[in-house]
Amino acid sequence: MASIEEQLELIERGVVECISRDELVKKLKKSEETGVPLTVKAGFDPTAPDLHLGHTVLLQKLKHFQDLGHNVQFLIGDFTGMIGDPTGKSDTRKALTAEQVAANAETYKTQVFKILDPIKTKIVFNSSWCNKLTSTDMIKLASELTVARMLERDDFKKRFETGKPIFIHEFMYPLLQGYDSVAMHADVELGGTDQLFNLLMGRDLQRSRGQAPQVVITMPLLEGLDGVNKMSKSLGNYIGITDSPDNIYGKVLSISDDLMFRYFSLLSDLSTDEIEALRSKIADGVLHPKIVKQQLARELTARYHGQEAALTAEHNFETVFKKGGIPDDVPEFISKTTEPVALPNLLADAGLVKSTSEARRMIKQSAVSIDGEKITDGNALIDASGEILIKVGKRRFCKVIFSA
RNA sequence: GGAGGGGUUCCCGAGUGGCCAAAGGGAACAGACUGUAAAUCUGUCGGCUCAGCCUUCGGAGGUUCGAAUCCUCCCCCCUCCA
Repeated sequence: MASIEEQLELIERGVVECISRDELVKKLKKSEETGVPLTVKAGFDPTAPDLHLGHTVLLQKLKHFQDLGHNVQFLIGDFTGMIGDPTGKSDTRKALTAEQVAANAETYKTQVFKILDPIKTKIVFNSSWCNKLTSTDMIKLASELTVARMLERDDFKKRFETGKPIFIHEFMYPLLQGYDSVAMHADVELGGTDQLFNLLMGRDLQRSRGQAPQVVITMPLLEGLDGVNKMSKSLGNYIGITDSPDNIYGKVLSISDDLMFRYFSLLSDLSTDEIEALRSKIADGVLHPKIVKQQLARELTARYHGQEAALTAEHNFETVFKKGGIPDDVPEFISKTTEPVALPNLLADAGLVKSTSEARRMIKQSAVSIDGEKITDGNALIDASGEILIKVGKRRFCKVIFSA
């Protein structure tokens, strides 16, 4: 087993805050003495089982704990999911059926185990203890925190000050998340920096119930592709770990240079020193930023799809965008018409655009080409014979096959 | 319970009888420039059988030649007082 110092070094890598370090050291020592691994908790929303790179920042940290021999509990908040973590954006979420939760859990497993060790990971659901709470228990729980304390939470504070609604049940979310820690006897809980309040709630409740408070570790939030907002599915600024190699590669290459270094430090395996070396070489003009970004794109693509797929993705990328060629795998659309088709309709039918109106706009903006030839006539008729390659914009391709 | 304010196109937000498919900003998309970077410039941004037509401004009716704008009822939200 690794020494306390070695463990600390790995655990603290990349974290924003550790509350508190002393307690962590104590827990690690105790674990070493007793041979009982620490229970490490991290909670996930049951409604969005599509993991993206933002999640992996946290998952990598869980993996670190796993590698050190600790006991990682992957908590699926199927009960708290009914409340929805209050952000002011979303209202109460619909309750998921047991089947949906089970299905989402399965999806999680296949994705999470791309990073975590399946054998060392225990998946738990908070409905298994939350459902047992009686109304009396709930009131008891609610009595342990004050409204003033709740309003310390940034999100609540802001809404309260600006007169935005705060629903009573929203207070239940942090309360129950904290209660999860009590039920799980968590030694450590991991979360994004935006989770700080909820994570601390666990400490409060554990203390008031005579348990040693959990150590809270916050991880930085990964910015999405826009470089501003945090990566999230709903904002569409994410790189999913199940995205195709071409997509991962392409998305990484499209991020800004500033963001690239952020991704390097949060996602890549390179050490801080190595990253700094890259940064200074770019600053000195020795290295072109694109070369470095390609390295990042390869690393991240390879992590989820393997080295070979990463190289193919790179090849496709160069073909399509640098040489203006076409990718290897162009989607096909089979049309059975025999009559000549109006181009806008063809584009819409082939799914290249959402509507014929949009198609007309694209054509007008000279964004559409057939077999490499720009079409600017919105009323163009296409002969229904043979096959043609249609390109819309830079990255939308479709091979239309007329098979009448 | 009382008083006041509000619900507009993906988001924010202007618009109080025709010039409104609806200002402005954001997002997005396209074109130029590039390293599919950033920044910048230009354009588009409800739908269709697209120089014309159809459907949109919380919902349902009504007034009017004509309504997002006026009236009635309903639904929802916010604030203050109690």
